[in-house]
Amino acid sequence: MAKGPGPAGHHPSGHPGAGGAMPASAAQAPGFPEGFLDDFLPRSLAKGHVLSTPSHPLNQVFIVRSGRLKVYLANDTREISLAILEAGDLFSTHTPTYVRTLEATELWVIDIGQFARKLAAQPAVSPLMMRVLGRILSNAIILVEDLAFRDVPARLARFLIRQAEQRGVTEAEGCLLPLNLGTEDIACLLGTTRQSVSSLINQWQREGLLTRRGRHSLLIHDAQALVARSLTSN
Amino acid sequence: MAKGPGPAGHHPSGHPGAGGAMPASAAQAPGFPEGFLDDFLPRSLAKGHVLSTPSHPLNQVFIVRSGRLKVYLANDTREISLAILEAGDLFSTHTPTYVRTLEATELWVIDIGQFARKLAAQPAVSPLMMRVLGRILSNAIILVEDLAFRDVPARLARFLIRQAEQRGVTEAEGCLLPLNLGTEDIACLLGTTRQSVSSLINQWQREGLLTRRGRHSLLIHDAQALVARSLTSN
DNA sequence: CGGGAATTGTCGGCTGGCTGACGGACAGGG
DNA sequence: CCCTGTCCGTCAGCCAGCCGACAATTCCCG
Repeated sequence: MAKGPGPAGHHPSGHPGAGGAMPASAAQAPGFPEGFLDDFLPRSLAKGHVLSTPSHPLNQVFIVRSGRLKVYLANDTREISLAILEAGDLFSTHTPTYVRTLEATELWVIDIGQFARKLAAQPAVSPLMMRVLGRILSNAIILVEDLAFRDVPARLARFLIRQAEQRGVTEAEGCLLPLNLGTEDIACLLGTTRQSVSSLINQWQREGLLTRRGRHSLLIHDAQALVARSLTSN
Repeated sequence: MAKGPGPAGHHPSGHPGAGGAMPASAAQAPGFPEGFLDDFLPRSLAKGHVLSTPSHPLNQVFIVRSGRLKVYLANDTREISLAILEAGDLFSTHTPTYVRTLEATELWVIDIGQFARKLAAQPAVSPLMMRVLGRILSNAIILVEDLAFRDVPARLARFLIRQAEQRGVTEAEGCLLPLNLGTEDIACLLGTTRQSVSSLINQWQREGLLTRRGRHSLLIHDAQALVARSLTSN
């Protein structure tokens, strides 16, 4: 799930993002030939804008210029996030998912047919696309694995460990990790409920594995123990 | 999960329902330019051969010439199938999955790097690959949806409906559908247990929705009712 | 045919985690 | 400073479905 080991993980503003899900590391344009973005249309969206639904897909490919979007599935009563896209990530809306902005967002958009044509004209881009798609796929597969094999504590533990690896800041008393997500958001990413996440975190806090630091960050004391819990086969 | 309907584009408007699994429908070679298969090595495998594991991936792309393979995730105690590949399907082993033959199987195999080179040389193939990958991805996403939102009866009902659409043979008393899978295999595909599948099928049989016809096929009487059950949100 | 071996049917017990409900904590804005 | 909205913590109740165990059936192959 982690950030692709890919080429120069450069993050525009050291932005903590969330899911660390399916980044394409396209940033301003790296990886794309000069002028590849020319035919893309810039588009600005307000926070909370839903730009694609399973029943109403717009056949487009877009690259995130700034802001954050959530890719998710939804029920009448529940949501589950597949990924959170950040600046530089690329996504195609022709999958049966919802896509919604989490904050004001700017995109480069292009029609999917046109994109295919560009791709055919510039074969050099194909391998990149394959890699991107492959990464997204791996991510989805990992999610399946989580849902099928791991219980909620294991999923949460694994999530925290990964976050720590990606954006954790080592401190005296442990690893400070700035989540910019609420309890409910985390629950969505893990396919569980607010309540379960909440009680687990507090239980672990009582056991001394970690401490709440302000509203949106955690201080991890015992990563070992977390790893142990992430292995609970079921 | 099975054979995709056809090569032609599709993705009408993203209902999850219709799509098949991850087949590439390449059959003998349709969709590939003349001579594209030249550099592929033919390979014959016995039943039960595991040709790729998450920890030991072989970086290859293969096309199924004959036989069947199962793409799956596994635990110490359980398996869940992502798809079953048949003749004409294409797959890349660089995803973190297991791949095992279900019966004697013949493949065309090629190294992944070489495949990429061929792809760059023959841009016409790229769109096809994209479609294939996209289909696989859609499939994985549908699986996530199933696991997260649908209960076991709904999953089974949906599975049967899809099978009926794809290989059902209309008969006097209903739709005869030849599964070439055992109860346990079906359970794997749905991410549940043998027992649950077994008792559901028998319950539905008692209710007159369907009848067992020999070991490996079912006769569906009331597809309507199945559809109804497949909608049980949870 | 006949005897393992595999596959299937059924049942009761147990439990993870979802649901709903409610009170406390914090933040903003008037 | 209070009022109001949003978020977080916690608890009791409940149920889908997994697990283990066993019997019944069917298959396979000499």
